[in-house]
Amino acid sequence: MATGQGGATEMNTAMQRALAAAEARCLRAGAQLTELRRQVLALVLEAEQPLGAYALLDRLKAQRPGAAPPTVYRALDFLLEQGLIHKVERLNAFVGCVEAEHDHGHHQHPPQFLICRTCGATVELSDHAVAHALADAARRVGFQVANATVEVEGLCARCTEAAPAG
Amino acid sequence: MATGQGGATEMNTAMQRALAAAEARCLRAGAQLTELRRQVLALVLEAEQPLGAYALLDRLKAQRPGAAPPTVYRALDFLLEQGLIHKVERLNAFVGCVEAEHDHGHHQHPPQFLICRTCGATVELSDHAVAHALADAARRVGFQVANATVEVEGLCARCTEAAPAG
DNA sequence: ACTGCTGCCGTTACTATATAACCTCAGACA
DNA sequence: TGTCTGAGGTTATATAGTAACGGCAGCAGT
Ligand SMILES: [Zn+2]
Ligand SMILES: [Zn+2]
Ligand SMILES: [Zn+2]
Ligand SMILES: [Zn+2]
Repeated sequence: MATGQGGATEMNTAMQRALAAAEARCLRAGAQLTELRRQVLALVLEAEQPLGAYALLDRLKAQRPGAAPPTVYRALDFLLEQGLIHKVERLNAFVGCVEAEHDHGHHQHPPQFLICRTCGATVELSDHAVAHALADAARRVGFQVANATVEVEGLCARCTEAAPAG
Repeated sequence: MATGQGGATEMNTAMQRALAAAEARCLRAGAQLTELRRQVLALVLEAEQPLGAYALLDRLKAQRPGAAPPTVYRALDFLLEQGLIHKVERLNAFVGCVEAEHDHGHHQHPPQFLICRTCGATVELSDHAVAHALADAARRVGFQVANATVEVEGLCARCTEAAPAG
């Protein structure tokens, strides 16, 4: 393991910082980051790839044997509302928001994802040019944008190198 | 009904043209637009909104009583491969491709959708500026784009007028 | 203390979406 | 004829998501 990523059990510093930031953010929003919600958030954050609700449920059961689908879906709904995680529609899976820690004061920014076909790695972008192009295109037909899903599938840099002669 | 849109039973000229174009397109691709596939395509095209697989299945059963989920999913897979329809990921639903008739020689162009929250109307765009912005953003991080999902939720022009004081 | 209210969550049951696996048949072709 | 392929019927199952009810802690008003 060359990545230095901590496993599920040991709580590394990055994770602790992220959870503390989430806590602070919820406090400001007048929302309660309960033990359950924190557990689900930690499971999402410690995964290196987007996880489906049932994958999260399986892992959650280690800590909370009685957990059922509504347990995890309710927690996910909360985390989505707080802007702490995103849903990747194409994968029916959830990832931590990379901007949640920075917290520029706004919930729910519109994310863009690059999803690698080969290794499954998913990277979150917030490209303004893309957002603007989209807003322009919508405005041209009189459409008011509330919320945009942008998910690109393809080959990440590492996998492109590994398989050059496509 | 002021739209002039034909119902499910009467086959209007626009539909006939679309089906003929699909036929031609499949012929060129060496693919068979069988009766089943044509029926499913017609069901998708005659709907004014994106339809889910099971909604299509229900309608298909009128013509094909034995139809089951694999029946419709296999037809949908074929139509997706031929670029005759698209899937709207956020709705788990399918729409006809507005460009299928023009047929610039390429299958599978990357679509962009504007989905109205209020009336459900879904419009397909093919905005080059958006596609380029996205390709640029991806290239900047060494990502090779294969396929992009762009789905914007919001208020269409008509619904914006109807509810001005949001 | 009693009451009523709210938010969180356990629990059961269910709906919706999608796929696996196996089989038959028809057409192409050696 | 044997065999291969693609289409699709059929059954069962996997995966994703929700509805509905009930308990219980915390808090406000009386
Ligand atoms: Zn984000
Ligand atoms: Zn990769
Ligand atoms: Zn299209
Ligand atoms: Zn509308």
